[in-house]
Amino acid sequence: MENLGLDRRKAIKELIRGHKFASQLREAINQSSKESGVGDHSAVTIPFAEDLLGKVLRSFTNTLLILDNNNKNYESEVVSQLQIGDTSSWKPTQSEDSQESCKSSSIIKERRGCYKRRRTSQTWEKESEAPIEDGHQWRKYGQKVILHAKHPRNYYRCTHKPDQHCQATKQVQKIHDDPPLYRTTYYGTHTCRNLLNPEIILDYGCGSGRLISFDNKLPTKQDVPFFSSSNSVKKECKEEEIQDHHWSHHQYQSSLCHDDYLISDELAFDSCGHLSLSSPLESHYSDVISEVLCDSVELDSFEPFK
DNA sequence: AATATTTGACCGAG
DNA sequence: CTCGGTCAAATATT
Repeated sequence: MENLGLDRRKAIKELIRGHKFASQLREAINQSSKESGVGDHSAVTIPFAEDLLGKVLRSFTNTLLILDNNNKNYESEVVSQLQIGDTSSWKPTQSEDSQESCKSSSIIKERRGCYKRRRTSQTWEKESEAPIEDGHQWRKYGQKVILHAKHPRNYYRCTHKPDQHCQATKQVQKIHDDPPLYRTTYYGTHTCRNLLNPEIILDYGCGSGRLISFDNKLPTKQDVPFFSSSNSVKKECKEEEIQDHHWSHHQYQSSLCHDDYLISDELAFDSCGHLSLSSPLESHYSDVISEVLCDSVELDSFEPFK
C-alpha cells in the first residue's frame, strides 16, 4: 500500500511535468499564431496542433484526476501545479435572454407541467464533421423536423437534470451531408458536477476495481463516455444512422478520432489560455477540480473578444 | 429490473 | 394557424 502510494505520487509528478511542457508548447503555438499573418499555412497547422495539444492536456489532466482521486495527501501539491489550457474553438453566439415567465395566472395546466422556456444565459455553437463527443452525458428528449431543413433536429438534455437539476441542453442537427457536417448548439451551462462519472473503474491489478466517484453515487448501468468515449459517439451516430442510413466512412473515422473526454470543450479560458487551479480548498479536491474542469469556468463572465 | 430512445401530443410564441 | 421546443407514454436497450 505504501509503495503504491509512492508510485502514484511519482506518476503524478511526472504527469505534472508533462502537463507543464504541453502547456508551454501550447503557449508557443499561440505566440506564433499571433505573430504570423492571417492567410498562411498556419491557419491550417495551428488549429490542428492546438487540437492535439488540447487532447494531450486533457489526457494529462484526466490521468492526474484519476490518480489523485483517492489520494488526498498531495492534493495541494497537484492543484497548485496544475494549469489547464484549452483549444476550444467554440464561438459564442447570441446570448439569448431568458423568458422564464410561465404564465403566473391560473392556467389549466392539468395535463402537463408548465412549458417554461429555458433561461439560457449562454449559447454555443459548433460545427463538426461528426457528432461531438464532449464528455458530457446527454439524454435525447426530442426530435423535430425543421422547416426547410434536410435533416431533423435532435434535442438533448443533460442526463443529470433530474438528480442534479442540471439545465444544460444541446441541439444537434446535420446540416450538410456531402462532407458531413453537424451543427451542435449548446444552451446553458452544466451545473452537474460529475463529469468523472461514478463508474470509472481503475483496476490496479489487485482484484477489486476502484470507483471514482464524486458523490458516492452507486454505479448505474449507463455507459460512461470517458476513456471509451466511443460509447456515446456510437450512440449519437446510431441515431443518425437510423435517420439517414448512411454513416459514411469519413464519419466513422472522425468518430474514432474523437478522443476528447472529461473536460468539455466548452471550457472557455482567457486569451492566454490559462486557468489556474490554485485554490486548494481543503474540503473536496475533486469538487474543486470538477468545478474548474466542468462547469465553473464561468461562461457567464467569459469575454470572447477580449 | 433500471435506463435510454422514439415519437406524437402538447404548449407558447409569432 | 404554423413552427419549434418540450413532455411523456410506449418502446427499446442493457
